Amino acid sequence: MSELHQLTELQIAVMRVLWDKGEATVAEIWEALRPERGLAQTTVATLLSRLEKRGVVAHKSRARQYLYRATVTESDVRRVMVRDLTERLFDGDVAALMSHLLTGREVTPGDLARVKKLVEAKESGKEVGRAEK
Amino acid sequence: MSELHQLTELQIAVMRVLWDKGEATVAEIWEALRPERGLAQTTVATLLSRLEKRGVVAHKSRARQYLYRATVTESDVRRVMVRDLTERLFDGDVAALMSHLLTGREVTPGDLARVKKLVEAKESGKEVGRAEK
DNA sequence: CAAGAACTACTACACATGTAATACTACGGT
DNA sequence: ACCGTAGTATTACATGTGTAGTAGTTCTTG
Repeated sequence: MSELHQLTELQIAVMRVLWDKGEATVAEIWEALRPERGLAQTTVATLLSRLEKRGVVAHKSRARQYLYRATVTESDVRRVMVRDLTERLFDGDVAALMSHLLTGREVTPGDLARVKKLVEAKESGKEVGRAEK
Repeated sequence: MSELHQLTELQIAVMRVLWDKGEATVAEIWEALRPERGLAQTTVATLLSRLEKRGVVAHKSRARQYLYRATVTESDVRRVMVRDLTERLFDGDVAALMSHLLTGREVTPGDLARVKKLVEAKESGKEVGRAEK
């Protein structure tokens, strides 16, 4: 569980479509990405082909189309990539990363309330929080 | 502040040496990286040369040696890369990232206490926390 | 039927990164 | 002076990623 879960920005964007839809064709992914990127459809196709070669996605044929699905979960990708970033930039110290986040400017009072609740839940050993995909 | 702050694992490792020492020669960086990697010195030199071309580091000559220093701060690199990761994998939602961190297994009671304190300090508008580099 | 659209397969280019050898020069030690 | 070491400059290769055109085939529409 290493190379399969380290993805670039564009790769994540593609996986996002697959995670959200469950499965999709090249055209559907292309359509979904189009508003924010003007990629050629063949660019998307190539990317998927390579991701499949790597084992990150898989396809089944439906008529003339390939129906792609993710073989790695969003949850696992998140886990690995956050862990890697923490390792590289925070010496593996999760608390340091959180401290960093809390000293940033994008944290709202609502965010703080949410985090506080999660901390308390974690402290008490209760299982509270967002469902993991 | 975009391309200058997006660094790969090896690049970060090199920058780590510069951030910690303030400035260093190729040989010093090579020496520092050697225990965990068996890179050729020329590999390190090339990497630095490229990073300099990009503007991430700069050098001054001292005798026959180049003395390199970072032109980007660890703090800014952290900021940008954490932001990018949050953007890509958590739809920009910092609280979601923190939630993710809190539901991981590597969070210790000490970590939780620390975070809780930080949250409270942030809520009260007080400036508490780790000094930023 | 013919033309166009849809779709995959194949190919190619540019760039970045990791890796490292070679060439060249300067310095230090014998 | 000579040789070995140190350090930079240059060069090169492999791999991965982003990007996209072309070729070939199949299906749809007029």
